[in-house]
Amino acid sequence: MDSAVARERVLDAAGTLFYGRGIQSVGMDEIRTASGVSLKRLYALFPAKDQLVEAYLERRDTAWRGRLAQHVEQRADPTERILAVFDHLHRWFGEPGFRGCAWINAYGELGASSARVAAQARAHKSAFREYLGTLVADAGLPERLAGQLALLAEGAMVTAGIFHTGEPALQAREAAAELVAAARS
Amino acid sequence: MDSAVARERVLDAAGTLFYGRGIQSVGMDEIRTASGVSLKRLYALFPAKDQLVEAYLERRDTAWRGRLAQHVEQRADPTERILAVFDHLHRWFGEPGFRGCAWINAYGELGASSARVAAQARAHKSAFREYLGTLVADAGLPERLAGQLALLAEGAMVTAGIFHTGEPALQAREAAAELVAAARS
DNA sequence: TACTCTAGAGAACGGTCGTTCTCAGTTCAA
DNA sequence: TTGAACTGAGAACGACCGTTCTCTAGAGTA
Repeated sequence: MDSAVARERVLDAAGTLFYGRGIQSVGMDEIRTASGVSLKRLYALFPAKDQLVEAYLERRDTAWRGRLAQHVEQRADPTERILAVFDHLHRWFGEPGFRGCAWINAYGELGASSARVAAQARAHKSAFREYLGTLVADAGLPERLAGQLALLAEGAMVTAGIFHTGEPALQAREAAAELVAAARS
Repeated sequence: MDSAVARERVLDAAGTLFYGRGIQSVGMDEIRTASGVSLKRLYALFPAKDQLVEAYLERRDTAWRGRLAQHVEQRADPTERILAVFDHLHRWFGEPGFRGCAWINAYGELGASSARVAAQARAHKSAFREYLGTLVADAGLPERLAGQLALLAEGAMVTAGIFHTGEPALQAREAAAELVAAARS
């Protein structure tokens, strides 16, 4: 098996397991079983669990933000693009296996003990906030709106994760529309 | 030492440690050392770690919501009472040792493996949401506003926890005021 | 075929942690 | 004073987990 393929399989397995059950609850042995990559090779690719966790969060970050951008780009109208963020959240919340935001969960679990995990959570949230900033700017709306929208989105992720329902996305979308309208007047 | 006193000391120590470092990262031995209560007695009071975790979250729930209500009750005007929730968050975020919402963190860490923890997170968040509902109703505002305010508050907690700053509370307060104004017109 | 190298399976190691047990000291009733 | 019951300190136990090691089988090569 190619080394790149093995790496991919490990990251796939680790991604599913870490996200679904939490990081500390998943052992390296289980990742080996799920990925079909031997322990020896696994440790050749990722010399320690920390590094696998880091790679997991990194890869998920680009995938998550990529999917979001892809969804938003289907809309042309600047205001609709802002609201499309919440539509995307709604779709995400409804996916099978949805269990909240991976970075919020990882931060809650390891933020206090791992500076790397904490930094990655901050980086991911900053990037998301930054992205909202560009959407808001493109719509000619005041910058401070982006922070407010980010709070709505974060709140929706947390609430949807805990209650296993997509409704928070709809509430957040509605609130976002009202804030946009208020900012415009 | 009285049994009630020992219980109190254990819960104090466990509260500080669990909240500050996460639940799985804190061993029973450390709680014994921090509380000064022997392991034997600790296990007589809480036959398993799960039960101590449960008691920790339960006690924190009543304390947290009690403090919130106490702060809100200092205001008479119904609209100001709603905004006082966010003032309270701001004060809380600035406290030393603040590390986000204990239930969001616990859910991220154990929500997938412990049905009890998941249920307690839901109960706490439901109670908070319910409380916002009464404030909104007292102000003669539409019920759906409560859900939106809850999302802002949750988002502020998450963001403040990850970035160690109180600013999200101010942003959320501002957004809340705008949503209240929008709902009234 | 015989040799070498690689890689996988899983046993083994060392440490941690939840939980229980031992033992010595203390209290207190008779 | 004696003995029974309790208590605390911490050792011990058993399970788990991250990481390393061993052993064996197979592939490639001369």
